[in-house]
Amino acid sequence: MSEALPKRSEDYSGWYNELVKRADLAENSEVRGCMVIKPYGYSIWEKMQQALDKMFKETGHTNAYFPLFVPKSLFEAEEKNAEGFAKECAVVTHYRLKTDPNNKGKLIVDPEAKLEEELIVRPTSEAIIWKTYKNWVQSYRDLPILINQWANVVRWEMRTRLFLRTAEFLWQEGHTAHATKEEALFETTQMLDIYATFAEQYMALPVVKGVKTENERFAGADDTYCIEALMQDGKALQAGTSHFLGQNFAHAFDVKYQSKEGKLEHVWGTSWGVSTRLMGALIMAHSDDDGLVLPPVLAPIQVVIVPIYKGDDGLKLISEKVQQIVEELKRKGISVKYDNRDTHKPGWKFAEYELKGVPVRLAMGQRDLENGTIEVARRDTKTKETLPVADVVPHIEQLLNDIQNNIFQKALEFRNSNITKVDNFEDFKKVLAEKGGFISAHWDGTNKTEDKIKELTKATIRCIPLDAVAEVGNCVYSGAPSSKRVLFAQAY
RNA sequence: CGGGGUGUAGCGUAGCCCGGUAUCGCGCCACAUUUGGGAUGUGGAGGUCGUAGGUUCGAAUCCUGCCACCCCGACCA
Repeated sequence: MSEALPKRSEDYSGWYNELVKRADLAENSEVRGCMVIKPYGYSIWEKMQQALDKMFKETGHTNAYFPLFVPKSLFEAEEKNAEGFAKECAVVTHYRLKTDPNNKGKLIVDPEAKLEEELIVRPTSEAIIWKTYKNWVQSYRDLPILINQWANVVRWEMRTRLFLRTAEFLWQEGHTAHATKEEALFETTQMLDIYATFAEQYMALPVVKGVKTENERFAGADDTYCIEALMQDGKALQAGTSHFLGQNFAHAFDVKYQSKEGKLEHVWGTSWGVSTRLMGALIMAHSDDDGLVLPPVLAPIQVVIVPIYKGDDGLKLISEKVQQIVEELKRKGISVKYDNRDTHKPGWKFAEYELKGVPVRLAMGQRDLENGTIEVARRDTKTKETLPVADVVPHIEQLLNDIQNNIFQKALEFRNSNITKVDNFEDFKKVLAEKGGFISAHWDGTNKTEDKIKELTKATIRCIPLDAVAEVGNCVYSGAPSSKRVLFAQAY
């Protein structure tokens, strides 16, 4: 705990990995590619869940739960979806173990217990859910179905990183079914807007809303909408997706309804999700070389109070004073921790709470008792001031708002200054190599060009921004005509 | 799956070339002194050296097999 973190400027990924572990957010587990989310990390995830869940419910969605396993025959029903995920599926083939006759005390898979049909551990739940929806839908009166589930999924990734890419991860997945294309499209963009609002207002993370190109589209969707964020090292991170599924799953699973006019129609679908990857985005967006910087609205502890004292009597006098402040903060709905442990010194605690990103730290010592003051330190700017005790609670209420706004503004300025317009391929390569960030450039609309650029630069089209303005131009690679700019970046 | 690397205490490591039962730091435990930016001292606990075999009087060290993990590619929310 005494060693400093690696510096972002020297070893960005080392900094990230160490920060996640040292701030007690998560650690690697005994299972390859799977993490243990520790209590402090999980409580941030819970705050995210609560905020999102509320937004989903306010827009008419309800939660349900579907099985972890998907029979292979269902999984393969929507061909593109199956093909897209096939390479990274965990598969259950047996249902029993037995003691190894040749190796005492060890277990082997019982060859007698082979499943008739393999079960896929869900990498996403469209298949099992649409199979279920088939039974739920007969009439237009049964629509829409607006369901979300909070679940874990498994994608057998080659290479994993805590929160950003793990073999098992937690997420929410919304799956909706509608009578008309218009309704489904509205749903798709509505959920995208919710994600963008959540990212900006809760995570203090500015995002670009856009549409994916065909290459980057969700397997089985007609269109994939996304929010894209920029990390401090200049790489982009896909922070959430909302898919317009068209009638693809309705066709695959034969989900039809009878309209008012008595006609049989296939239903229209959407699905949308965000995952524990958001934790990675949150960590990378704001934190510095001293540790985590958390936006106050998602911080499990918003205010920490550290006493500085000599002897038990000294602590008692400070504690009496502090207790009043604690009560007052709690009444205002501010989460506060009074760390009166005698096992660590104040300096140790200061460093510890900075590492953990607690937005506001109060310190009270003998000097303050005499002057009727208290020291207030903010994590985002690392500044300190001494205030009269009487003023501190209203000050903190304001301060938490200020911090939330400040880190958003800081991230926004960083993002905006790292969107570079580029009009030829030499500049494209140069900007990517020297500056990174988003590159706003014209593209001829073909997969071929996109693939070629990826091959040459590792950059992909993150999205076609929804607010892209019409502009006549030429593709940055092929020179073919183009009508608007798209955003390229190297991505996580 | 291709190419490279590493497994020694909770974590990070030295020792390996040249064989003699394991070094140092952090952390942990106890006591004392400390407490306005990661305290100090003294004492202490903790290791089948990844695993299975081989060579040897003797293996962390040499040889062989296996396993795991990490890095670089390919793949990816």
